[in-house]
Amino acid sequence: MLKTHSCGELRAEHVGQIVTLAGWVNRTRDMGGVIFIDLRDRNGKTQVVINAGDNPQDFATAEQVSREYVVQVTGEVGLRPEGMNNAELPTGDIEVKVNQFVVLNPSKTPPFMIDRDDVTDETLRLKYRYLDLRRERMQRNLIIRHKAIKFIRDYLDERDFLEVETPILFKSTPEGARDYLVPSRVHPGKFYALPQSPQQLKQLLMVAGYERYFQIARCFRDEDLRADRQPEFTQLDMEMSFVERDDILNLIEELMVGMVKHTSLVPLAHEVFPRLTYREAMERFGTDRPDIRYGLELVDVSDIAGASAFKVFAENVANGNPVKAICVPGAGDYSRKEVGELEEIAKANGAKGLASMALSSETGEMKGFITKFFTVDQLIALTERLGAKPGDLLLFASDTKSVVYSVLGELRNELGTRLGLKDTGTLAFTWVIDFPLFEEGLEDGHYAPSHHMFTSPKRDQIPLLDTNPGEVLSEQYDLVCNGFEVAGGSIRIHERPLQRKIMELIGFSFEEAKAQFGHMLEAFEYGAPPHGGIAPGIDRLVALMAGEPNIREVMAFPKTAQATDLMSDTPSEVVSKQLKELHIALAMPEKS
RNA sequence: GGGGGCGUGGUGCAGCGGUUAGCACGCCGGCCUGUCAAGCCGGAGGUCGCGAGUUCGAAUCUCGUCGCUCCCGCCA
Repeated sequence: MLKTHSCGELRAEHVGQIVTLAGWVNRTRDMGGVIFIDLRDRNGKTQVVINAGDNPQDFATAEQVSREYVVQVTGEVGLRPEGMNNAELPTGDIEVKVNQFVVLNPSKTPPFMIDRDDVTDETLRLKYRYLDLRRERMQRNLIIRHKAIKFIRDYLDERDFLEVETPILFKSTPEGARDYLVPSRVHPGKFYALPQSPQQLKQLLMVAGYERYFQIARCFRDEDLRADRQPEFTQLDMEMSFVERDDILNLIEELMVGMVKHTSLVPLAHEVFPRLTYREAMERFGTDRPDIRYGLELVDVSDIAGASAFKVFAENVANGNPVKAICVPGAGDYSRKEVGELEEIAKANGAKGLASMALSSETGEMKGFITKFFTVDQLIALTERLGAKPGDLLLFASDTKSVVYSVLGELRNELGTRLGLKDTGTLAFTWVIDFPLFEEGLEDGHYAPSHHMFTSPKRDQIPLLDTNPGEVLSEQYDLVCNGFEVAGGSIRIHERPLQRKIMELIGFSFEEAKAQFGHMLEAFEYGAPPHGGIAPGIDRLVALMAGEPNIREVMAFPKTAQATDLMSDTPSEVVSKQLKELHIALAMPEKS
């Protein structure tokens, strides 16, 4: 080794020892006759001192180095003089008095400063990612990521889970997201697909009798990016046999609590995760991924509003639709412009308009043009139902259920941000259970699975498949944290007849099913155990635990929003020989 | 595919029809033996992303284009 200690570990107890350190020059402070260098490696920073009088030769060398030079120093660990300690550094009580100074490798001046977190231009950070990764923030994030994954592996290993690798080259299925395809050289015109997740394979491992499987699995989806979506990402993919829903939920909940306590910079809001049904989540929060860090909940006022003289409300309620409202504390003095902005959000989510009432902060009197359609008793009932106080703003949505949910859900989200109600210092997990088996409405005259076609209906709901399939609830569950979906899973169908019935309902012909899932269906005929699983998204969880707004910050080499890598210029063209070997001809889009 | 934001010395920003295009940090040179975002003195460094247009005059206005980013669509 070229070093005896790391740059983060020397303390007062090491005083007197001769040590060798190696690392990067973080900063130099040349005082004329004495030079201080902060030497940095992954573990921290240590101050080294070189004195012109004691060591003229090395002093001359040290005068020449600058930021990011790689150097090796040997010397005695000494206590810093009285009053010269640096309380900011763990190594701040000591320094290394150099008597040998070696430049292992010089460095160009980097395009940005490593020890300051001031670069905002993503182009630069990603082009010089290897320099960006030297910075404390990125090192901290990747360490959190490592710790989280290590915790997961240990936790599941202790519980008799087996980590099994599954193929990256596998079969394309037109379901779900767009696949990344890999052409086959050996089989002209045929393609592999990179897995969107190891979904099928983990179920086959259950058929194979492994009972408890997990994998830190890379997944690929060729869809447009978001702050929480990259084309390749990592899931904790896991599956268990002979379990019911709550077995999975309890296991994962304990895992999450342990992992957050062990690794997270941001603490848990609560150690018992609330379990909301899908219906409850929609009715209270207007979304299936509720952020429960703050209130502003949706309140049903259909009975009061429906009895009012306001035609829009009354007619809508008469048609069996709801009127719901949220009470926005302290927003009663919002300007016409601010309320107008909220109305724009409502319209963007399908509303025809946005009705509101403001409670005067002095008198508590109700203002707003719709108030005149309400009796005094109705207004009192409204304020009581909504818990409204003087100075509050009431926002109403009246439309179909799904429009009401999305309008108020989005307004709640926006106002939560505007009013600063989203506590960034806490992680608020919640389960969402009892999802509908099928998506609302028919697609080409058939039902569409809301999760995937192997998701089991709730046992007691199976008879409903014959009479009212749209109402059937499933064994699907999601884990949500601070409004982000961080895991999704289900108990699967393991019996052939039930699987066939679901396929019929979603309009899958026997032939289609056989071509796409023949191996699955056949496997299920050889004694498939009852099983289920879940797949937490590692990138999102680590980003939340690191307090980062974007999953790029917890990935070593992420891609841009255009799915490119600026460091290596990927994707790039290939030579025609490669295309020829793969039997591929290009059909480029026309430039207009 | 659509919409919003951003693009000015190496970095972060200011300037938003007429300025010698400004500030901080960094960089280069000098001074300095206890600094730790060292300090002091001096200096270099800019085709204002690119292209076209409007104008007597464009970093500034318009259009196009490229890059980064956020959102909708898409995506479990």
